[in-house]
Order: sequence, then structure tokens, then C-alpha cells
Amino acid sequence: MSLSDRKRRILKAIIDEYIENAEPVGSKVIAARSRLSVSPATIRNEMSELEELGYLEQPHISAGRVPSTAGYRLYVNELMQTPALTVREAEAINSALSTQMRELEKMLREFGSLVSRLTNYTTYTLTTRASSETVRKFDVFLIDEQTAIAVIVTSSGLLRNKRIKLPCRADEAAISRVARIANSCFTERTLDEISLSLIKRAASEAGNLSELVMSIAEFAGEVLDENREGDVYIDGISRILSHPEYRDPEKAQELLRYLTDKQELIRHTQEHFSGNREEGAIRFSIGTENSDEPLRDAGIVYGSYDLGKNLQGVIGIVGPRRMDYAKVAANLNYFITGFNKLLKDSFFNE
Amino acid sequence: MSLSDRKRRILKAIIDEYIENAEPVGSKVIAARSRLSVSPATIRNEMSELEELGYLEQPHISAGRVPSTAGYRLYVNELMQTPALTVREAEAINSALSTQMRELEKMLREFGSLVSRLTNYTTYTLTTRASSETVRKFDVFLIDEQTAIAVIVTSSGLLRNKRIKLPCRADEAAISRVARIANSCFTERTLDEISLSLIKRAASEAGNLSELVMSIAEFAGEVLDENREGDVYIDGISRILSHPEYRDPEKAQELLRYLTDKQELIRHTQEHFSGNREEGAIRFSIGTENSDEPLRDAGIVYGSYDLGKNLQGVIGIVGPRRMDYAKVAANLNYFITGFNKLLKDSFFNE
DNA sequence: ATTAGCACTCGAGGAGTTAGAGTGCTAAAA
DNA sequence: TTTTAGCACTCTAACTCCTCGAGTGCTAAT
Repeated sequence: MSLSDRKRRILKAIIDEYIENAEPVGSKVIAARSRLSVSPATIRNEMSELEELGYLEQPHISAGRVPSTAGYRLYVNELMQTPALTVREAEAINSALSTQMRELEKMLREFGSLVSRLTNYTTYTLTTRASSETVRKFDVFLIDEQTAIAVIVTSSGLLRNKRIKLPCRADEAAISRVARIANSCFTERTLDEISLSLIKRAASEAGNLSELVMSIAEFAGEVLDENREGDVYIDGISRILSHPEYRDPEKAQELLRYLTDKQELIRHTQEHFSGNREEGAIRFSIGTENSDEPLRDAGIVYGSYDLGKNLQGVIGIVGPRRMDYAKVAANLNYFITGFNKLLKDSFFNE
Repeated sequence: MSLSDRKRRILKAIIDEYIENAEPVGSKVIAARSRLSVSPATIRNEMSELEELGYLEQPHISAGRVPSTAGYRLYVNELMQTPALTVREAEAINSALSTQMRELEKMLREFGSLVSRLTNYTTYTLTTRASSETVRKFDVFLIDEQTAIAVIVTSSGLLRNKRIKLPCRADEAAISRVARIANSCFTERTLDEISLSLIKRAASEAGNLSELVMSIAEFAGEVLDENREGDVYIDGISRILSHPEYRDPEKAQELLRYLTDKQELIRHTQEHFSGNREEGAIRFSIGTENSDEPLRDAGIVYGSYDLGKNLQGVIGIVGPRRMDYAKVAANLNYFITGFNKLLKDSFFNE
């Protein structure tokens, strides 16, 4: 059964009001603020029905009403209108997108920080790479006679390097022979496919530089593994405490610990995205829709980006359950549009 | 004038007690707990004098006493006894020092995280490089015909790389010519010494790859600048909220914002170290000794490490003003000892 | 110099009270 | 049938009042 138009308008008014003031809203304010010219009594009747339908809740009998998780869900799905960005917001996002900042991860992070400032919520950015990732190319070269640098480029375009101490003196020729061995043995293989016996075989080819080959293989393992896990950055942590629902330090600490735990956050995000493959990049998860305790009073807005075949980026904006979903969505939308455009004429030529 | 032995013992007992319980301590508990066999009345007299001397404070007339900043200062300078580490602590630190973890920054960060867990305080680590840092070596090589990777090794041993899109197709020979140009023009120069005219001259030598030279110069600028600023990692942020003095969300937020502001933290740390060149690696800054508002009720313990001529690392442990200075100092001490030993037979051959 | 005794102070915390916001219900009005 | 006004009712937040107890400072005795 779908709601009457009036019920919808009343529900929307209640949620807007509650998002703004964080206090249970009563029939009178709604009668006054909303454009419906009906009396508080009528609103009361409607509210009572909305409560029976599960969209509203009453903290106690003579307080106003508060939206339930289902109420917010309806709100983000159908009711809310995403506001136009202010000039200031648009400019800020544009400058974050500016061509100066070439690297995807950095850009995402910068945007997270920006959104945190614009919305006063905490944000996190998460970039993950598929476990089917492989090393595309190795390079090794000398810095001095005792030290080499190994550089790895992965299939998703990640670039990492490491300084490796040489087991013995070596010249350019020897080093480039090692690089050839590494390239022929270890490229185009996922982490699971680089077996110990393979490493041993490669090492034995390298003669007195076999240790170097082992180090390189180990490094490749690190890199592939590191990004299997994902990279997380948080911004605006202190803003959590500015919302009245986190006035209780225990509750605030619980959420904070959750958010600063990289493992938790990765698990949560991946869980959320695995069960949820609707089209469109912006998603919401609201209060008790979330299985994790620390998030039961929180809301999260996610934006996700698929960057080439092995790389995915997610940005999450975390606030109290009554967070301003509309505003956050508007910001994300704007950014995604610009971001996608940027990707098209991208340096990320996969 | 120096304090009588009894006064010192009483002061120490009060501070120990207060560190443990976070509540003003009265004469009775001290009479009971301390080994001095004197009556509460005597203690009261002594306490009253200690207050006049500025070592104690009274929140209100009939509460117990609380140590003042000066009281803590005396405590860390003369009174406290650093406890022996528990087996668990020592083991944890040893494993953080284990040779697995080769990179200094990573090791420092790991140790910060560890100390945070062991002590229940928030920690941060800061690594800075002197502005006299230069690029020691450039390397450039092709990944595919449109893309090159530039690698920079700095005088302090930092290693950075960046993918650069080529202005036009190029072969190995052209690229290594660019690398030669970069090496001859930009190495052994500080950021200030790489002038625009120098860049232009280098670019003009490179013919149709002049844009690539410009990109490389820009990248060098980024790297030298990035580390002029310093790198900060925080750990255990949520633990701030577990201390009763930060039960007030406003206060907690103030401190949190301060700590998550990279600029602030760097400025603070450098300020602290510039005016304070005593020997010995562990330092304290207590409450109002600190000029920054958000730290007026906090205490910080610093450990610092000079890693070669251009690189310095600092670790800071932040807690409430009544933090357990003795325990933190013990942990830091142990770590520093191990760390220095490690540095001696170091891979960091400068 | 130390201690016991005592009056005094002050804040934390509980009980009681009130004010006000908001509700649900009923009966009248549209 | 729907809407509205009116009203009694409920519940909390905030305030006052009060007591209890911890801790003090002072004085006089040891």
C-alpha cells in the first residue's frame, strides 16, 4: 500500500525538521512550517497512522516523533530533494578535481577531506584492488654498489618501490639480468600463483644474486597482498563529537573505535557492497539496517567508483542517523559527475 | 629552596594516587597508603604548605588536592620511578623492533600503535626531513610507449616515484637522455636552489620531451616539499574519550581536532623541540606549560630520534594531564634502547 | 612537632515540585 | 466523512530544597 500524498508530505516535513534540530518533532511545528493548511489535530492523526505504519517512533509518550530507520529509508528513496550546490561547494569540489592532482587515491582522499568539511560529517575513503591483481612489470636498478631499488607496476596501475640491500657487489648488467628473471617468472601471476617452488627456481637461475631475487619476490608478495586488503583514510574524526547524539562519551568512543579500525571498516564496506548491486553510485545504509552494533545510531552514505578492472574506490560519509542525506547526496553526485568526466580523458589508460 | 624529604614523599604519593584514580586526594588516604606513619592532620599541614609552594591545587575548598603543572614537573624530573616493563610489554616492543620491519617510518608507526595499546593513550609519530635535503638521484624509465615512471632518491634516503604521461612517443634512448639531463641539472640542489630559469634551461635541452623534464622537476619539488613539512600518523584516537577528564564532548572535540590537524601538530612539535635542547631523548610537556589552548589539560611525553643527518623522528604520547608519566617513560626508554642498537648495525648506511 | 577533636564548608546526589510540550480522545463543525 | 477545537492526561526536563559525607583549617592537648 502506498502512502497518501499528504502523509508523504508530512513525513518529509518531520524528517527535514528532525535532521535540522535533532529533537523530536511535534504536530504543532509541522502544522506551522509545512505548507499544508490543516490544523495540528489533523497532523496528529496522520502522525499516529505513520507511526502504526512503522515510519515514525515515539521516544516516550508525550514527546514528539522521531523518524524510524524505515522512515529514513523512504526518505532517501523517494522523498528527499537533493539541493543545488552552493557556489562555494561547487568551487571547492572543482578545485579538488583540478588537473593538478593527478593520482586517483590522492584525489579521492582530498575529496573525502573536503566533504567532511562541507558537511560536518566524518568521511572515509577506501581503495581496494581485486585479488586477481598481478604484477605487470618489474624494474630493478642500482643506486650504489650495495643497494638496488625494485619497482613494481601492478595490473591495476599501482606503483610501488623498495630499497633492497644487495647480497654482494653487482654491476648494471647483473642487475638487469635479475630484472629479466623476475619479469619472466613472476609477472602475470596472482599472489596465489607465485608458489615457493617457482621462487626457488627463479632464484637458482640468478646465481650469486639469488637472494636479491628472493627479496624481489617477497616484495611482490607484499604489494599484491597489501592491496588485496585495501587502503583506508579517515577525515574529520573530531566532527563526530559535534552531534548531540554522540554527547555520551561511551557511545562516541564506540563509534570512533570502529571507524579507526581499518579491518572493521574494510569488512563493513565490502559486506555492504556485496549484497547490494543496484545500479547508481550512491547508496545509503541507515541505523539498524546495519548489522554492526556501533553503527546502530549512525547513517552512512556511500559513493563508489570502479576505476579500471581491478581497482575500486569507495567513499563513505558517516554521521548520526538523522544526517542530512540530501545534502551529502548532492555533494557526492556533483563530484562523481566531474570525476567520471575526468576519468574519460584519463591518464589511466587501461 | 628544596623540599623536605617528607614533603617529597607526600607529593609523590598524592600524584601517584591521583594518576590512578583521577579524583582529588585527601589527607586520609595518603596517611593510610603512604608508608609514613603520621596522622592525617600532619599530612594536612604538609599539604597546605605544598599548596602554598605551588605544587598542589584545590578544585574547591573542601575537596582533596590535585597536582598542579609544577607538581607534575617536579614529579617527572625527580620523583617518579619508572617501573620495570612487564614481560608482555617487553615482548611486544621486541617484536615491533624485529628485523622484519625494515623501514624506519613503518617501524616508528608500528611502535606508536603499540604504545597506544599498552598505555591506553593516544600517540602520534612525526618524521621530518631538513630543508637542506636534496635529490640524490633521478631515474626515469618506460612502462609503455605513452607512460614513464620517474623515481627520486633523496639525500636522506627517501624513495618516491610517480607515473608521468609522455607528451609524445619516446624510446628508451630518449628517456635515458632525459634522465641524464635531470640528474645533471637538479641533483644536489635544495628546493630553493631549483629555480625556474634552471628548469627552463633543462627543458630546452630535452627537445620534444621538454614537458617531461618539467614534470620531473615539478615532481622533485613535490617530494622535497612534502618532506620538509613532515609526515604524521596518529593512533588510538578513540582512547582519549576513555579518560574522565575528557567526558565533556566539547573538550574532547577540541583536543581531537587539534591532534588530527597535521599542521598544528607539526608546528607544536617543532616549537617544543626548538626551545628545548637538553640531552636525553625523553621529554615532557605538561598542562599549562603548553601554549596551545587545547593542550592545557593534557600531558605529552616525547621521544625523539635523529636518523642520519637530514632525518628526524619524534613520537608523542598524549594523555590527560594526570597521565602515567612513569609508565610511558619506561616504555619509551626500552624502545629507544633497542632502536638505537638496531640503528647501529643498520641498513641505513649514510 | 605532632595529633586529636571539632566546627565549618562545599559539592554530589536524591526527593519533590513545577512548567510545558505533546498526545489521544471526544464532540462539534464543515 | 473529514477536519478541527477543546480538554484532560502523561511524561520529561529543569529547578529547588535538603541531606550526607568528605575534607578542610584551627585550636588545644600531647
